[in-house]
Amino acid sequence: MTQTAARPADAYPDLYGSNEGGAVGRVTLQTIADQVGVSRMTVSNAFSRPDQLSTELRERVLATAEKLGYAGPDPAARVLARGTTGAVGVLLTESVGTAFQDPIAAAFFGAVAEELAPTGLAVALLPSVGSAAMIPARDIPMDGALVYACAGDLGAVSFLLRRRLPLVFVDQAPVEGASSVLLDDRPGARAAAQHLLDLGHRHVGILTTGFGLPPGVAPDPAEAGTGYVSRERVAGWMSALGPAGVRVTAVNITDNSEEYAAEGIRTMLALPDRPTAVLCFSDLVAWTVEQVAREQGLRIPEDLSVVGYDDSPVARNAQPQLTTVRQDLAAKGRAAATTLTRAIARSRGEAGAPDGPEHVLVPTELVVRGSTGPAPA
Amino acid sequence: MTQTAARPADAYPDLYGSNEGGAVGRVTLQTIADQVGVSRMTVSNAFSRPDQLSTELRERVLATAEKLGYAGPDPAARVLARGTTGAVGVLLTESVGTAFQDPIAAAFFGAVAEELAPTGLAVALLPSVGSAAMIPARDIPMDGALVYACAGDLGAVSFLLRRRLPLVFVDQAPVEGASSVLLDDRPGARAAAQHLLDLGHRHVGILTTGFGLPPGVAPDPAEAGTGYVSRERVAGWMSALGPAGVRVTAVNITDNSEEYAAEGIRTMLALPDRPTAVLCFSDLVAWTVEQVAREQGLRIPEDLSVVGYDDSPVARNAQPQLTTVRQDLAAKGRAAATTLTRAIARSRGEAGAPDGPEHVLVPTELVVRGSTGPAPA
DNA sequence: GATAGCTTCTGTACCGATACAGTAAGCCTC
DNA sequence: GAGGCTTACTGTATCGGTACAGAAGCTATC
Repeated sequence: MTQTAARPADAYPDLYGSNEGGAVGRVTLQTIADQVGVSRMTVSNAFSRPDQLSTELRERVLATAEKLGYAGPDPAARVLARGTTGAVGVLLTESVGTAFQDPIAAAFFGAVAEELAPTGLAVALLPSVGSAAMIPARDIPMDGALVYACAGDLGAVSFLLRRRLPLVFVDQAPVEGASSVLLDDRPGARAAAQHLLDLGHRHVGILTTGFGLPPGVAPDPAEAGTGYVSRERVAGWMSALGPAGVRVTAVNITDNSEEYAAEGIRTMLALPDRPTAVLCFSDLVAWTVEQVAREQGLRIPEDLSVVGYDDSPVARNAQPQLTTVRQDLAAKGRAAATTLTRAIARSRGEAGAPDGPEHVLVPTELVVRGSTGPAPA
Repeated sequence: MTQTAARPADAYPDLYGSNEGGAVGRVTLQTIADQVGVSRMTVSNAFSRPDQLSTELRERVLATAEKLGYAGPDPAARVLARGTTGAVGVLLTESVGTAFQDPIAAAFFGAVAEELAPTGLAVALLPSVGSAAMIPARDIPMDGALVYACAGDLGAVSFLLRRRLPLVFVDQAPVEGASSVLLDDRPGARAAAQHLLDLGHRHVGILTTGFGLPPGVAPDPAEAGTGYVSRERVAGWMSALGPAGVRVTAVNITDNSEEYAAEGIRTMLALPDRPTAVLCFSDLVAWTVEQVAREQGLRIPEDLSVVGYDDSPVARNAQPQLTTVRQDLAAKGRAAATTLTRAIARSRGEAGAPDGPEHVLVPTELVVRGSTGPAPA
């Protein structure tokens, strides 16, 4: 077989047993069973179910395995026979590289992996693309997957669905029957907007992604934007601003990036009658607003109040520090991990598993810092 | 079998074929083969080697598969039969959570995944621990692995070695026979130290991890610290400072964290005769030095020059911006990814693959900003 | 001293695919 | 119209394990 023929049997020569047993070719359970003089099943048990044989025999088996340079049951074969893989996938729309630049996403993945580690589950990052021959969402063995903010990326998601894998949707509306972990964005966003109202602001700017609206038009939360998250945040803001009857100027930005944010805030500040406060989709956007405003000679918060979102590290590095809505990333990660393991348990019909999809809301909280102040007179 | 018995066949009811074919139980290649009236092999080819059968038949097969709600060849079985998994592992010593808090590590993983995506390879994060029943390094199917700064974590590494997996060591000395991707730390560190010498500093502080030395003792690069990286950096610094005959005060910090860095710099500044410049293990440490120095009423760089390492985002957020040694994380990630794919190709004996382990050095470069200045008179 | 209940090991029957060689038919080519 | 290529499909032999139901021997129990 080509796949084994050329495997260089002598890499790392001194780091595994020296193969004194003289085993040629591939060492399998059977090789060891023959050497020790027991059945293959016993060798399997020696590795995977130690309580099924005497310690004495187990040690003889393990010693022989060591001598033959046998690393333990072949993971691929084990996965097939057991029907369980020990890995869960994480699907990302954005290129994985971009996702990791975002401290929010990175911290979330970290928390997920952290929570999963004790269970022995590894996390596989699934690029949503791939070659024709290899589509990770379709071809990687896994026990379940997290679908993370995959706006409209139905290709990869539908592979996961067809495989009937237990799925948890994070920061994104779940498909029917699947679990979800969502940020409870509305109350946080609402509190942020209320905070501005309390400070006397009567004209509020909104700088967000996912709404293709011309400047000056207040976004309608009912109207489907591309992003679930931005929709929720807008809904929260508007739930305070709308009833208050204040003026709202929304500017859509193409992407949650410094560049587009700068473009957006420039547009907004160039309006004949500009808002006195801006609610931003993210801390990154808010941070950019501070930069641009300063360039234009505006003082923050005296001339312009700015509110971010996420309470990411930049919120505290900003000058002045950002008023923002905190999301507890560790909690979100933990929730995602446990919801997924529970969904997996459910798919196996294990006792104690939930009997339907679960939906977790992770709380958000307004954090007031120096970037917001009373409306100018 | 327990593992299939309880799988709820009716999750996501409307998202895959409605199973009108009336197939009961598990749908496999054979099920479809029987329906269509062809051999199982033909169905396999329809999915995996489209050029092996007529388009007409292929479409009939695919349509039947769709109708039966068949998602495609079972990944686990495919992995076993093909001998290739489509995933590579990344082994981390630190808890995965901590690793992701570090923007350097996060950016590196991102770059790796990015580079790997077009090849269809997924990246599996392997926690170094796990339960007894499940040790990722031993039990997850993969084609190769990256070992990332796993100081002394021989447990998990030795599992990878025993499996004879193609391995690439990153930011860490490789084992014999394995490839490596290392930062070319010495020239960068040397340039940083030389920069301080050029500015007239005659007493330089070193704040790093991995050296258990009392304050005031210059670290000996030959002496093994725990961390390969800190050793290299110290070696680079000393290669300039040593010959210059200037005074060096080293303070060891327990961990690359704000807390320990603060403790370290306080110790250093409390010395009767304190250094006029500090070389730091990382930008995070340097950033902390700036904070603490400011608290103590020292001006930077007038009273104290500070040099960071990595050129991470904090270097530019710092006040003043940090003079630092830049490492090209994207390049490091790309190098790690391609070195690994080449090592995998080599293990398969593919044409064009290298015939031995490869060792890549990623260049570093001094970036001078505002945190360094002439030595005080 | 027969029954029951461990502990320890074994035999059989899968798990669900792919590789490779082979066969049969169709199409040229000279 | 025989030999040689293609194209399209099939049969057989794995890939390397695990689950589960025995079976054999040994110790308690009453």
